[in-house]
Order: sequence, then C-alpha cells, then structure tokens
Amino acid sequence: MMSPAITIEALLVLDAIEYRGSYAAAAEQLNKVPSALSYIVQKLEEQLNVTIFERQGRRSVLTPAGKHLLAEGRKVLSAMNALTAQTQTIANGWETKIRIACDSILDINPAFRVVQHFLEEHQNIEIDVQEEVMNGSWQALIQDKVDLVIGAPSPVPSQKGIRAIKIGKLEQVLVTHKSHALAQIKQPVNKSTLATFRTVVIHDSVQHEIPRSVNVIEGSRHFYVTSVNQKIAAITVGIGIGYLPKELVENLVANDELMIVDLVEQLPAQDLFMAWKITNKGKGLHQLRSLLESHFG
Amino acid sequence: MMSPAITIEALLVLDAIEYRGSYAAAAEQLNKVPSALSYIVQKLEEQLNVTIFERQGRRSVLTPAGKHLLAEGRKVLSAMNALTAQTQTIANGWETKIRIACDSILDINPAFRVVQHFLEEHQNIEIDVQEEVMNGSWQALIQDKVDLVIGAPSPVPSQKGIRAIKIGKLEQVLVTHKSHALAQIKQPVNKSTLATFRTVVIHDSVQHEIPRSVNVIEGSRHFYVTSVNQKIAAITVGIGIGYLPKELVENLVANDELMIVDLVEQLPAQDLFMAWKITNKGKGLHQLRSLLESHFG
DNA sequence: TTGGTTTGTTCAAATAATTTGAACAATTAA
DNA sequence: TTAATTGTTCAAATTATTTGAACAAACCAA
Repeated sequence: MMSPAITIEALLVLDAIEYRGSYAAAAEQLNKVPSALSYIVQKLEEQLNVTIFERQGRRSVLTPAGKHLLAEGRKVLSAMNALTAQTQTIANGWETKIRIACDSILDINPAFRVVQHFLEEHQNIEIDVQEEVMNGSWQALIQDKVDLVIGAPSPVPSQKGIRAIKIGKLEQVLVTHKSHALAQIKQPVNKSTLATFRTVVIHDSVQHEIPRSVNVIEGSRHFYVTSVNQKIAAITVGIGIGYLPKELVENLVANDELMIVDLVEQLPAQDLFMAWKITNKGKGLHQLRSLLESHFG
Repeated sequence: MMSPAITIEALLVLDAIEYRGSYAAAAEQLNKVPSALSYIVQKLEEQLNVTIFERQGRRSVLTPAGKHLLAEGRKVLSAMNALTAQTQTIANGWETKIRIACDSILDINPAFRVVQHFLEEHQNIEIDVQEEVMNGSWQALIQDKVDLVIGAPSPVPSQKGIRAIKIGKLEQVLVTHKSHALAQIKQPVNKSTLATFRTVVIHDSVQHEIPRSVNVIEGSRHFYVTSVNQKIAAITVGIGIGYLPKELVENLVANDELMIVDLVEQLPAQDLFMAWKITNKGKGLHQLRSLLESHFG
C-alpha cells in the first residue's frame, strides 16, 4: 500500500535538475519530457511532505531540506551503482564494468596500451576511466567509486583494505614562464627565494584530504586550479610557478613556452602507485592488474 | 528510457521475502498479492541479468549474489529511512548536525557540560566539534564550515552577518622556562627587552587571515607551532617565550616547569566570544545558544 | 520599454506499468 | 494418499506515468 517516499528515480531526477540547472536540461539528460520531471518532483514533495524546491520565478532553488536530501541522496545513488556492479560481478565472476581512476599527473598512454590488450580478450567488459587530481583518485577508491587507481601519488592512505604497488617514479621540475621574475635569476634558486613567488597549485574538491604538503611551496601565495592543463596554462601566462612532471613539460620547454628553474635542492622523485581494494575479487580486475604489473612492476 | 536496475521497492520486497521466509508471508506484510512479488523479483533479475533466488521446489533460496544484494541493500534501506527522517527534520527547521568550532585557547569543559544538557533533549541531533587556533575558528564560521564558534578571541571579524556575544575573559601571562635568559632578570620587564627573545607563536594554516598583531611580540624572532599543546611544549624546553592563558599554566608554574614573567605593562584581559551567522535560522542552534548564553552571558 | 524565447506547470489523453484473482502445477505435511 | 499450501502464469483490471499542447511567468536582447 505505502510505497517508499524517496525512490531512486526521484533522486536521479533531483540530481539531474541540480546538475544541469533546469528542468528542461535535466529532462533531456534523462530522456524525458519536462512535465514528467515536474510530476516526479511533486510526487516526492507530497510523499515526503517537504518542499524541496523554492520556486523563484521559473528557476527553482533547493531549500535546506532539499540540499540535504540531494547531498545524501547522491551518496545513496553511488552506493546503488556500486551494489549493482558488485552483484553482477559475484553472479558472473567477471565484471560487467571496471572503473579506473587515473591521476592526471600521469602519462596514461602506456597504461592504456595495456588496457587495450585486456579489452581484446574481453570484448564484453566495459572500462570507465575517470581523471582525477591529487587525492581525488584515492578518495574515489576508498568510496568505491572506482575499482582500480593508476598513477596515484604518495602517500598511500593508511586505510586497511587497500593494496598498493609501485608502478613508476615521477620526476617533477619547477617551471616558470621566461618573462617571470624568477626566470631572470641565473644561479640555482633556494627554498626561501621561492617562498616570495606565487605558486600555482592543483586543488581537488575533496574535503578531508590526506595531509599532503609535498610540492606545495610553503609560505608563498597560491593560485588554485583544478587540473594539470589549467596549471600549465596558468604558469604559461606568468601567473606563477609550480612543479610539473618532467616529461610533460619537455615539449613546452623546447618551444620556449616554459623554462625549468634550476634549484639548489632538487625535488626527490616521487613514487606513483597502482591500487585496489582487497575485498574486490573480480576476475577481470585481477587479470588487468596482472597485465599492468608485468608491464610496470 | 533506462530506469535504475535496483529500486527501493525491489529491495523492500527482497527483504520481506527473506525475513518472512516465503512469498506469501512477505506479500501479506507488504499488503500485496504473491504474484505481484513474483513480478517484481523477475523484473529485478531481468534488469540486473542476475538470478537472485534459486528455485528449489516451491521454496526459494538466495544465490551468493542475492545474499550480497540483500545484505548491502538493507544498508541502503536504512540509509533511506534515515534520509527521509533527516529531510523532514530539516524542513521543520531543526538541524541534523550542529558543527561547533572551539578555540583551543578555551577551557572547553564548561561549554561541553551545556552541550551535554542540550543533547539529552535532542538525542538525534549530532554534534561535530572541531578545535581551532587563532583565526581558524572565525574562518570556519565565515566559510560556513561550522554553525557556532565558542571561545574565539577578539577582534571580531568586521563581516556583516556575524553576531558575536562576549562569554568570558581570558587573562594571558607571559611565561618562559626557568633556565631561559629572560628568567634571570629580576625586575619587571619592558616591551623592548622582550623584542630580543624568540617568541613561540601559534599559527593556523588558514590563508588570508584577519590582521592580528595582538600578543605577537613585535620585532622579535618567532617559532611557529600549530596548537596550544605544542606551544607549551616549545616554551617548556626553552625554545622561547610566549603568552598563555593564566589558568592553563597555573599547574605548570606550581610544578616549576614554567615561570611567569613580571611585566612593566600587563597585557589587558582579552574578551572571548561566542558567535554565529544571523542567516542561520536553525532551531537547534537557537536553543543551544540560549543555553550557553544563560550559562556564560 | 518591447517582442521573442525559454522555462515550468497544468491538464486530458495516451501509454506503460503494476496489481489482481483465478487457474494450475509443484511441493509439503499429515 | 489426501489436503493444504506454495509460487507462477496469464488476461483483465487498475494505476501510474508519460506525453504534448496550452499557458503564464520570467528572462533576454535590442
């Protein structure tokens, strides 16, 4: 008689409306018609006896209750996705889909070549790759949003249930634009000199991150971006300085768009990891790991 | 077009079937007819492409995949129940969680006793306390990371939308280790003398802070720490001198671990504040404020 | 300001999904 | 063996959802 007040459907609709910014756009994303969304939202509000959207003209804005519902609801949605995948994996032994997070600091080509080999043998397994920065990849693994992380930087989160193996080293160099004040200094630069310049920092949106001060030049002022490409762009136009992977900037240095700063104390090469959860028993993941290990380990 | 494979409905049905032991009993519990459950289970199995029940005669038994689906699904169901209740709570003007920042300079025991009273009347409100130093507590409030700040020091940020009330005074005294050079001076010390010694300063990690020179002895060299305990430790081993709350050092002075420096001009007692945003209309916050005010105001 | 869009909602009609109960075969208990 | 109970199937009945047209409000550009 009494159906549940909050349905998965309704959460998907809320998510889409907030994400796309309008009923019309959300409807398009969900392959529905706006009035259908209107119907679902109204039903949800009625069953819950709570107004979720404050109708301000034609644009709707979430009430505090609506905000909470959506924020928590999104966690439920991702739990549902994970549950779907896990259930299918248990039933078949093989995954329907393997989700991979790549840290954007990594050159993904070699890894993708291995994935390609894997896919040739498993035509019906889907691969879902998402790019993350900083701790985003670790968080994604911890929260079961992905099954495998490739190229995540140290430190490995001290969370039991995570297995991580080294797959490479990352040499980072400090770069700047040639017109930048730092570029005029001819001798090797020391730490305290760096502290006077603005630093471009990649910043993920994850809340409680693993303490990570590596590479963030202490004491100086910052310019925050959310991807490696943005970081390169910011440095190229002279906003500030920052560390970038050596191989990534080689071309740009050759083109004279960036220049490498000579440091008194070089930044030690950083380890990159591949990681997964030991609770994940999927055969596909196991085989993919073996392939990757034999190519990088 | 594609509806979610696992629905809340389906999870409720699985739960009931397993709990009651038969479709018939489950149907009764859910106010449905057995064939309706049959329909829902079949739909779930089809969408998921996973068999959930192994039909052994008329009695069905869960497959491993089905077991997992049900076990995890029950967690989702209880999350959904909580979410429903929380959303309705918020809609009525009450909070699910109240986040408090305490300045670590404060003795939190009296405040916690008041919070305890509040919690007795509101079993289902969560309290999230975080300790902050210096301007950390003000920043946390401004950035909406907390709802209430207790024991933050002056100056009150000149930001509209913040209401602050005095809840106490903080007497700070300059302390040092007895082996420290400053301890050898027998007369009251003046400002310029202090400037020659290294000062231990608490430093929060917040970026753009309110200009705050109070207590930081100007001109002298500094030793930065990030908590009151670290500051005490640093002074105790003789790294430098620093101001600390009178009541906090009384024991240490009695034990001869620290000594109070006699000053020509005493530092005036500093006001401590409780503060919140006036935009925050939560009933729980309001009541907690009233309780705190009546105990401290 | 004024048209020209776009948006969200409403409504009745159309469609799809679910529920129902009867019939049935399989299983169990006595 | 019989009698009772179970889960499934099926067509019919009932709900629930979707649709598209109509509309008013709000936005945008000129």
